[in-house]
Amino acid sequence: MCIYYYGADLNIATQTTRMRMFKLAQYGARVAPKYDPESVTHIIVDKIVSRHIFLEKHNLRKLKDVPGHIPILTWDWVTDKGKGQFSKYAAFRRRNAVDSMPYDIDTNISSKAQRTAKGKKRASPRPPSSNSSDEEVSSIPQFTSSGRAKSKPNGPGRGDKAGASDEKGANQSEVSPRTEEDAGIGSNKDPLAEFYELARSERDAERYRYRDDETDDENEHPGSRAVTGSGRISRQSKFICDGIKKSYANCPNQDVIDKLTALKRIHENGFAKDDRFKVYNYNKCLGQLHSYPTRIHSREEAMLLNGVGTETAKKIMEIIETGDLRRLHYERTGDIKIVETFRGIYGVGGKTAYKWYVNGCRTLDDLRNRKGGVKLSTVQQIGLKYYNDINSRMPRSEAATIFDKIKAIALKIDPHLFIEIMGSYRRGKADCGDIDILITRPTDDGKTHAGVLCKLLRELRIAGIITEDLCLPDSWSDLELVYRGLCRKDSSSRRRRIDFLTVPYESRGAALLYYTGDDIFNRSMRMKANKMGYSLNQKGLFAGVVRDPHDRTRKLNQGTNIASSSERQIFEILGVPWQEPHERIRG
DNA sequence: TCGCCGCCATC
DNA sequence: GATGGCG
DNA sequence: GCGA
Repeated sequence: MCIYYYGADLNIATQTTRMRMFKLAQYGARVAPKYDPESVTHIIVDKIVSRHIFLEKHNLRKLKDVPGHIPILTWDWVTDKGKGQFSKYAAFRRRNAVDSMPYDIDTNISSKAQRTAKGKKRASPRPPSSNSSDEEVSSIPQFTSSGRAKSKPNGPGRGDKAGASDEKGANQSEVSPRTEEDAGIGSNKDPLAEFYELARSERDAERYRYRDDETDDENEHPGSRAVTGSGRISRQSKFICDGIKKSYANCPNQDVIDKLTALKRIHENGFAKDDRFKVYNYNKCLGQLHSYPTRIHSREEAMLLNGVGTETAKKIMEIIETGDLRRLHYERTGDIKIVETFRGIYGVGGKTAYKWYVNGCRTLDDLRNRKGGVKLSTVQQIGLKYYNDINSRMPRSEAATIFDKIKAIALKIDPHLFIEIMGSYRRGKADCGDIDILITRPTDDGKTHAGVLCKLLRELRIAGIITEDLCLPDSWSDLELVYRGLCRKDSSSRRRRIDFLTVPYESRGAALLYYTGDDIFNRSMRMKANKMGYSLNQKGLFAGVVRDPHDRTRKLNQGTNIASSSERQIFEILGVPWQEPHERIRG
C-alpha cells in the first residue's frame, strides 16, 4: 500500500503524527510524501482534521475529487485493521456514505454494495456495530477555529495529541498530554519509557558504534582482537568498526547507513573540525535508521526519523538517488581505522588519537617507538601495553573469582564492611568488561570505612591481584573515593579493568543505582529526574536545585538530598516501578 | 537560541 | 581548561 | 546537526 497520511505539515508534525508514519512504514506500507492520486492507494487523516481543512490543504473542492478507489480513513483503521470495513473508519462521513463502502479491504466488495449504502443516513453518530470505544469518526465535530469540541472522556493513556492540524495556533485542547504512542513504537506502560526513548535514541546508535555490556550477540566476532602493526588494524572490543552485524545485514537503507557512518567517523576522529554534537546527532539518527524497516523514498519520509533534519535528509536523499555522497570524496577518509585504533587505548580520545596520526604514527608499534616524538601519559602507556587485555571481556566466573578473593581480604581488614560487586556483573551478564566494586560501612557502631581502601589496595597488590593503577584518589581519608586500575585472577591470567568506589553509608542506594547502570538506564533516570525538577547523581536524588542560567551544568545551590540510601526510594519518588538490576537494560 | 547526563581524574 | 572515562 |  502507498499511504498518504495527513495530520499536519511535516515540518511541524507532532510526535503522534511522526510516530504514526513511522508505524505505517513498519507495517510495510510505503509512506507517500504528498498526496498524489496516481500512486496513493489509501489516505489516512488525523481525525481532528475536518473535511473542510483537508480539502483546502489539498486544493480540492469536494471529496469527490479524490478518486473513489482511494479510501480516506482514520488512523483507527490501521490499528484495528482486518476487523472492520472501510466504512467504519471513514474519515469523513459524507464520503463514507457515498463513496467508500465498496472498498473493503478484506472482502473486496465491488461497487454494487455502494448502492445499498448510498443515501442511507444514520441517525446515530455511530454505527451500531461499532465496538471501538472512541474512534467513531462521525462523532468528531467539524474542526473550526473555535476549537475541537470534546468528543470523548479522556481515558487514561488514550486520546490524540492535538496539534496535527495546520491551524497550529488554534486552540485545540490538549486532550491527554502524552499518549503511550508518543513514547515510541510498541511502548509499554513503563513511565521511564519516554525517557528511554530519548536516551536510547542518543545512545542506541552507539549500540552500533560501541560494543557494550548488552551486545552479547557479537562476542566472538572474528576480528575482535586487535592486530598491531598490520595494515588491517583492529576491531578492538570497544568498537564495532566497519563490520555490520548480521542482524543489520538486511537493513533496507544499509547504503545510507554506511555513508552516514563514514561521515560521522570523519567528524568523530578529528579529520574534520571537531563537532561533538554532530557526532551525537549522527549517532541518534543512525540508530533510527537501523530500526527503520523499509526503504526510504522521500525527503519527507526521511525527516520522520528522530535525528534527521533538513541537512541529514538532504544527504540521505543524495545517497538514495545517486548511490553516493559526494561529500565523502573530498573529505579525508582513508585512515579512519588508524585513528580508531588509537582511540581504543585507555586514556586516548579523538583529539589525542588524531594528533598522533598527524605526527605520523600509523600503528600501535609506531606509538611504542614514539615515532614522531609523540608523548604518552602514564595511563596511556599502560593502556597501550595492555591494549588487547583491556579491550576484551572476561567470563562472569572470572569476575566472581576475583571478587571473592577481594571480598575475603576486605572483610579481614574490617568484617563490618558492606562490599558489593556492581556493573554488568550485578545486572547478571554472562561476561563483564570490568569489575566494579562498591565499598561502604554501617556507622551504627561509630566507625566508618575511612582509610579502608588504602589498606585494601595494599593487600591486593601484595596478593598480586592489583597490578597497575590507572587513577588514584588524591586523598585517602575521605569516605568518598574512586579508584581505577588493572587486576588479574592469577599470574597466568589476562589483566582486567577494576574500579573501586567508596561512599558514605547513607548514599549507598544512589551509588548502587549509579554503579549498576546500565548507562542508558542511568541517563533515563537522570533525564526523568530533571524533568521533574530534581537532579540525580551518584550521591542522591536532589530537590530544589537551581542552575545557573548562563552556565548550564553549574548549580547555584546544590539542593536538598531527598533520597540516597535506598534504590527503591529513588525509584519511588521518580514514579518508576521497581526494577531488579538484571532488568535495568535499555527499553 | 540553547541544550544535548553528571561527575571525576589527569595533564 | 581541555580531554578522557565511568555508570 | 537536531529539536524544543
